[in-house]
Amino acid sequence: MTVSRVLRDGTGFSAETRAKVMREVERLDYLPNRLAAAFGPGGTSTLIGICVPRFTSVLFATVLESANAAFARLGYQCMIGSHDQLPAEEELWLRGLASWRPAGVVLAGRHHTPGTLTLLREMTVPVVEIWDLTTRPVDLSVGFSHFDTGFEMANYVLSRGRRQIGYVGALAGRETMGLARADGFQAALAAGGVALAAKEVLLDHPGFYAGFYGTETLLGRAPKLDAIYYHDDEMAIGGLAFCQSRNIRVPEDIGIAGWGGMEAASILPRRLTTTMVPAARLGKIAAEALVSRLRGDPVPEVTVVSTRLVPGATM
Amino acid sequence: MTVSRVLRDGTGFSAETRAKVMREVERLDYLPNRLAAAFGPGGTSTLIGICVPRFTSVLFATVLESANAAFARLGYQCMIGSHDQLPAEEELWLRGLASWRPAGVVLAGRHHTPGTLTLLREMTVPVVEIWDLTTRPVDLSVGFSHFDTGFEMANYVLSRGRRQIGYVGALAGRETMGLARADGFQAALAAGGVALAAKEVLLDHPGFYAGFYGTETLLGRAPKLDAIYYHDDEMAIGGLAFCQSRNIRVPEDIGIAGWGGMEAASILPRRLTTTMVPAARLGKIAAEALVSRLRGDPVPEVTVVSTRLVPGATM
DNA sequence: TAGAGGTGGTTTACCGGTAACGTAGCCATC
DNA sequence: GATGGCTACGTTACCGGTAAACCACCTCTA
Repeated sequence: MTVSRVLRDGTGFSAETRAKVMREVERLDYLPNRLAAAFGPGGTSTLIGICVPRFTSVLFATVLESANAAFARLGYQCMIGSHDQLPAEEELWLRGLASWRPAGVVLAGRHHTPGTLTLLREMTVPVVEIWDLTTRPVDLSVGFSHFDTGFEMANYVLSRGRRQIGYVGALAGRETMGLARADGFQAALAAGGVALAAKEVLLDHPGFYAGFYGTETLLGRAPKLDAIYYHDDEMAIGGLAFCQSRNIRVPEDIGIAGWGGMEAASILPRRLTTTMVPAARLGKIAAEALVSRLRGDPVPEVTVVSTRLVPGATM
Repeated sequence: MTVSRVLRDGTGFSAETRAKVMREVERLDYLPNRLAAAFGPGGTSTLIGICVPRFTSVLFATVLESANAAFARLGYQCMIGSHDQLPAEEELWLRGLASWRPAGVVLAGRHHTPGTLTLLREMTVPVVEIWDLTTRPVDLSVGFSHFDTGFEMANYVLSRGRRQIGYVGALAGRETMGLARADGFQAALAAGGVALAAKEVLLDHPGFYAGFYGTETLLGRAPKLDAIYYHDDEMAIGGLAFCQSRNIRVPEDIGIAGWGGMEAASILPRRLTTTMVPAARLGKIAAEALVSRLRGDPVPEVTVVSTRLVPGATM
């Protein structure tokens, strides 16, 4: 018991005892057993579960990396999951996680199955929903409004004098955040008295390919477009590649706007017009919010991280 | 005890008892406690640790995603770590992992600190080293020879008639696998009687930026190059962007070759010459090898996954 | 000098799953 | 009918860390 106290809080023992304990810890090359510590009711776990749609999307990978790093720095370990935009997969993962009695959970997105919500309540641990904002979070929420980023971009597109505007997206599983951006985009157009001229949503993961072929399809159907908004930067770059392959001039013939602010966007011959998303900051803030809550410090229910529209040379 | 047997092996109880147990499991909404199961000596953990350099590299993210999916399908949960090419970080992470008494460990790379090696031995669990091959693995190894992929590319470059050949790489932390590729590349050139004309290695993470500016620096020093081999595809695409910005024709003026086979490489106006790396297959095989070993099935010590040089239009 | 209060450390119980072992009941064999 | 082997199930102990309770000893105060 004294050893336990020395190794944790730091009260109820003399300096001499502490030294004696430390000496033995050193001598025996003592490795703590986190299983035992977390075991039993009142067990103090340092396990955090993080579930995102995919690891292979740069933005999610960045969130994961920064959140994981922040948790590690604060003495927590992360168990991961990917649900590929399928809420049922998320529930399955959460059930597996719950059997490890974690200290907290981070979920990307705000659409969960009833089973997930029940389980989250029963686990009675802090939950941070990241990426998209929620007016009524399960517990904590860190993110921004995807609707608003789309809305803002539509206004920018209109301000550039474009009127024949198309959209190319990708829909894998029950993806909702890309849809929210598209909705926001369309809403702002409508507010400006402009209807979306054409829309192509591929049933696939977003990516370079999808952007390339989505653009081909869209322009096949609506050749007179003078602007295209994309699900994300990868798809926009795919679209740029298509335009280049057909000698369609960007931005003279057609304007292109992406979303996400990936590194590649800024080394293109023409810098891509896009919305910068502070993924690394978001992950860090989410981790720190969760740990603050675990420590009983006050935490705002909702934290907004700001995105920024970056005008490039493609729109 | 009977419940425990019903829920696990499936011997030593009647069908009637099984039904009774299942009924209660259902009624109580029983959630197993994996902490308790893993606790104590002879505890059966389903926890796997996976450590890679970074999550934000597409290839590592792909390995992580496929390995995690395979483990999940086989009933295991993954705890992650990233060491950013710093062996000391890997050791720190492993120490944290070890205190959770995992069932197995997956490490990217084969260079570890003495402390890491000692700890791996003491943990007495299966270890899979992935990505780079090892002649003498700690336990299991799944990967390919980075040296060989560089070697193969150099021969291809020579076969295209190039003789003024440069290399652009990036070196973050104690990265070794990119170095191995560069070594293999240089060795094949030497075997062909050609010396590497110029080399630029940035002390940074590989990426589009690094490729762009690395190319600028390299061509500033050695303007007469007729070919450049890159650390990876992202850097090669950065290099392509630089060439385009200076009206350097590819492949007429200069040939460009990357490594990794990222999706973007195949939608470029000219398809990038590169080495395809089966990252998803590698992750899946690594996970299955680890689980096979845990189940006591025979597993080859070393599994080679084959890469493939894909001639594109840039070299 | 009795009692209160504080400091430093020990003892005990507990968490939930499982290995090891015990045992009851049945059947086959000698 | 004694013995041994088998199946189906129950009992006990144990893992390592920690909360709670407890105790020994010291100091201070009324």
